[in-house]
Amino acid sequence: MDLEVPRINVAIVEDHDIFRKRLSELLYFYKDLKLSLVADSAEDFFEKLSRTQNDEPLDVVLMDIELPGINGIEATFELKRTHPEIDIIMFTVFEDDERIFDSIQVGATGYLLKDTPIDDVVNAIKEMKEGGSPISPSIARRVFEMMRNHKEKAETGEVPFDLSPAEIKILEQVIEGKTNKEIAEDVFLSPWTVKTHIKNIYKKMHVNSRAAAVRLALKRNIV
Amino acid sequence: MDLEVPRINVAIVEDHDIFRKRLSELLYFYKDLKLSLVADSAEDFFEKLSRTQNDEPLDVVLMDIELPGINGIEATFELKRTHPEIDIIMFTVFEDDERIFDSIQVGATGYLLKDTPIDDVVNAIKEMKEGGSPISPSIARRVFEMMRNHKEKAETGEVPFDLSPAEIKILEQVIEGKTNKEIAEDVFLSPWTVKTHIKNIYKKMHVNSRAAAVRLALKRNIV
DNA sequence: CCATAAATACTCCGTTTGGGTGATGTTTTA
DNA sequence: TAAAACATCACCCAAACGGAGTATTTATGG
Repeated sequence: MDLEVPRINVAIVEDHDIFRKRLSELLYFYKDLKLSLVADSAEDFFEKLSRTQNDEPLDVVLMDIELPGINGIEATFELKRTHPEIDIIMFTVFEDDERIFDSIQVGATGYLLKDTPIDDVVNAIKEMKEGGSPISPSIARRVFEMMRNHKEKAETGEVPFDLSPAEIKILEQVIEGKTNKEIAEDVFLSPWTVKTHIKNIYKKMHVNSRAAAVRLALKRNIV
Repeated sequence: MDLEVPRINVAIVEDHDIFRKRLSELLYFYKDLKLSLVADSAEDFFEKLSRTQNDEPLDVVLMDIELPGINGIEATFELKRTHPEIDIIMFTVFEDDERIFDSIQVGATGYLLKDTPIDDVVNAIKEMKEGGSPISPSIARRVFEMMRNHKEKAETGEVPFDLSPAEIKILEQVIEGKTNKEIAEDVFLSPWTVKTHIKNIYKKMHVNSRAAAVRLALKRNIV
């Protein structure tokens, strides 16, 4: 046993079976890492986390964004709330501004694209433990732009998901269980407009159903 | 001005236009009542309540159960949370056990059927102010039966809405935004069964859409 | 002044939902 | 033991929803 170099405890949350398997296999080659938790969904992750919390604590989580049920951004929010000491790297194919922005907002401290070479992934994990914030170059570019453009928003963080006032008003009614038609009548708009708004709301919140939107909105006090 | 007999401040929450109008007109004939708030929905009620809270405080609310958006039971829950001193009479056509039970659970202290003669309604309001619990006779009968049959449940109030374990499991997945098919795959049941469960859940919760179910479930910690 | 965002309205299309109805077997419990 | 819940599966139908477009108007700000 090598006592002077403690291994870094790593978790993978990834729903794609083959990808998860290959990534796990690869990480096993790196002797200063210990892959101590592998999950295929956020629920699975939290379940396993609660069962293994007596063991050595987790250091870093590689979190996929697109997950069934609870997505990676939500899961990150939840994990940071309950275990702020664990570092989270979003590990994903997405490089759109909203997902990056949201990830940072909810507390991820790294953002790697999935095509990152495995050596770089491992280095990122080590940097993370040293207090760094490993980010893929193309992502870093976007982050800098966001810091320039959305500085106020990033600082205040007042309006989650950047919903416009009209969208918020409509979202509130969605939360109340109303149909598009009912909402339309209430706000004196055509049902199609309401639909358009809702579609835009979904885009911003990264959900695709009313139920998911309601849950997210209630979880992050948008009401 | 008659100082020795202060008038009782009454509110009506009722979405049916004509019914609300007629009821308002009738109550105006009773000089010891003051109809100080009339609303056609829960949202309208809370909005008006917050604007008039400087005036004389409300004493009694006549609350319809079937309301657009937030239903009367939910509204009662909310009102009792924020204004526990206000007495609420459920004023409705429903006399099914679940609604009665739910109404009592959320804090209503009266339950009148809508065909109650106006004189009796007014008496009920006065009794309410005296600390009574005016209940229509046919409702009272049911309440007694419930006290006999559901005593434990009524006392512990552990499981809101009396959802069965299977139903709770499915509801949790609805909250996560999954479709019936996805839920079916997860719990190894046919989509038809999932649908049946969800329909039963709706019946018990008195909602008719996923969004409404999610909102209610999150509001009353079923998760 | 022009780019951009927001709000508005509409179409097409396939999927999902929700309501109604019905059936069968098991478990609980009154 | 008989009635009541629970769980399971199935089908029909209409309404609602969600995704992907297109397009006009109006602010707003750089």
